[in-house]
Order: sequence, then structure tokens, then C-alpha cells
Amino acid sequence: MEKDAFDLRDFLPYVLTLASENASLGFQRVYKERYGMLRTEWRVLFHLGRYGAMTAREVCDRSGLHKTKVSRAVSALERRRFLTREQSTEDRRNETLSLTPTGRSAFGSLCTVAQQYDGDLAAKFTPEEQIVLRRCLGRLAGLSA
Amino acid sequence: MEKDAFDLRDFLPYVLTLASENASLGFQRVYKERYGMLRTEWRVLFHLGRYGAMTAREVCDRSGLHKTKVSRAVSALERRRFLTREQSTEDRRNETLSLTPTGRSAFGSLCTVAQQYDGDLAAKFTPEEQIVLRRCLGRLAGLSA
DNA sequence: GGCTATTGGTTGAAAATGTAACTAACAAGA
DNA sequence: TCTTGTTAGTTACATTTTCAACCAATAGCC
Repeated sequence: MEKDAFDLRDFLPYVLTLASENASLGFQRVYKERYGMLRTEWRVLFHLGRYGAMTAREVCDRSGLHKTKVSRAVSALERRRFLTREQSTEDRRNETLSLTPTGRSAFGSLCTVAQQYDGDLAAKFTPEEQIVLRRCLGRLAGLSA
Repeated sequence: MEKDAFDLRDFLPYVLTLASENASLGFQRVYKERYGMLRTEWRVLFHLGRYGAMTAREVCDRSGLHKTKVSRAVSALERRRFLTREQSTEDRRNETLSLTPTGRSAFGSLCTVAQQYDGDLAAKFTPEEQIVLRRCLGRLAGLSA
């Protein structure tokens, strides 16, 4: 191994990080400026919007987010009236999180924007490239493993 | 646009973020546990090791890192004896950063590890996939644009 | 019932980041 | 020379993230 030839541009973790930061920027601006959300908040909102009401625990499991992050995101979303919690009567530790109409509406717009945004990103590549790219990324992300 | 069908798994920024976090994890552990470094510190170290002594400004330009991040990384690296600063006599604002032997040795090992690590990551894909993946990521990262 | 272990969720402190304001050194023109 | 502008780099402060400790509810078991 000749380390002299090694360049960060060839180092997948580096390029991935750059690509991820770059690709997230534009969309981040939307949920940040339009709804004052943080990334974790958008993700929690998304899971509730996409898969219906569930407990914080389930959000953690599905999203892979740590429970403290989810806890704080839920508080923030609740404070801004995007969701409500309802304590279960049979196990008072569990509380079910549901989106309010405001939350659902935000989810809807953000999904539309996200789809549009994803289309724009993907438009940089040929259909074949897109297929390969998504397949590889899926594997790296541990989605299809 | 049917937003009901929209899934985060199809959203490039999301998958990219996951892939990036995943891919960075293993290598991060090395520079973290072995040298107590943060990501920014590793990057600064890399630039000095790869391209030779330079000022913080040049590190910023080359790496795209913000000057405050670089400033803190340099302080940390200096404190741990990975680099030294030398103030220029003709312009006392500039200080040239150079790796110490310790720094160079860390750079060397980390490069070896990085190359090995990159090889392992890439081994998950066919040669054709690798080519497409690196090309697409490069474009997303803004490297080839 | 009473003991311990586990689980859902929160909180506090420490570490890291981002932003902006700042200092010091130099440059360039009136 | 004085003033204004620019550049290199640091610092202060607010925001986020991380990690560990924590609380309350429940389950399992004696």
C-alpha cells in the first residue's frame, strides 16, 4: 500500500459525508425555515405521518434514532402543536403519539417537497446510474442487508 | 405526486446520511480510540500529512472546513503534539503548521487503515458498481462539478 | 405481598458545532 | 500618517448532540 497516493477524494466515507451534507442542505432549509424543525424532528414527523400513530419506542425502532433524541424531538413537536401524546390506560408508561391536523399538513407539504427535491437530485444521473446508486447506497445504509 | 407512496428509503438525502454515518463509523472508531481525534482533527491531520506544511487558511481552502473548526482542531492537535505552529516573520498573521514525527506517524497509520477500510467497503460491490457509485458520489459531493 | 429486573421515557452535564463578534497584523489610498 | 478595509485566526455564546444517570410503571418470581 503506497499511502502517498492516497487521496481523500477516493475515500468512500469522506465522499459519502460530503455528498450527504450537500444533498441534505437544500431540503433542510425547507423544514427549518418553513416549520422551524430540526432534522430529528422532521424524521419523527415523517414516521408518524407515514406509518400512523405510535409510541416513542416504536419511532426509535423504526428510525434507528436514539431515545433521547426522539424524546426531545417529540417535546419540540408537541410544543409547536404538530403532535399530541395520549397515555395508555393499560400501561401508563406508553404514550401514543399522533399528528395533529397541523402536523399532518406539514407532513404532506414536506413529502411533496421531498419528492420534488429527490427528483431534482436524481435528474443529475442517467436511469442506469440511478439504479446502481440507489442499490449501492441502500446496501451501505444497511437497508437491504 | 402521491405522497402516500413516498418512503424515506427512496429519499436520497436520507439514504445518503444513513450510508455516510454507517460507512464512517468503523473508521471513526480508529482515529477516535487510537489517537483521541475528532473527525475535523483527522481531516486537518490528513491535509497536512498529504500535502505538506501549510497555514490554517490553506487548510480551510483545501478542505472546505470552516476556520473556527480548523482553529479548534489545530489547537487540539497541537496540544497532543501532533503538529507545531511557526509564525511567519514577514507576515505575523500567518503561521505555518507542520506535523511532528508523532503526527506523521499517526498520519501514516491512519492512511493505511483508511485504505484498507475503503477496500473493505468497496468489496461489497462489483467493479462496475464501484465506478458508477464513485462517479455519482463525486458529483453529489461537488468534487467533480 | 415484596423483591428484583426490565422497560418507556426524561433530564442534566459534558462535548461539539455554528454563528457572529472580535483582535491583531497588514495593505492601500488620501 | 491617518483612516479605512481586508485577512488570519481566536473567542464567546447559543444551539445540538451525546452519554449516563435517573424516575416511574410494570413484569416475573419467591
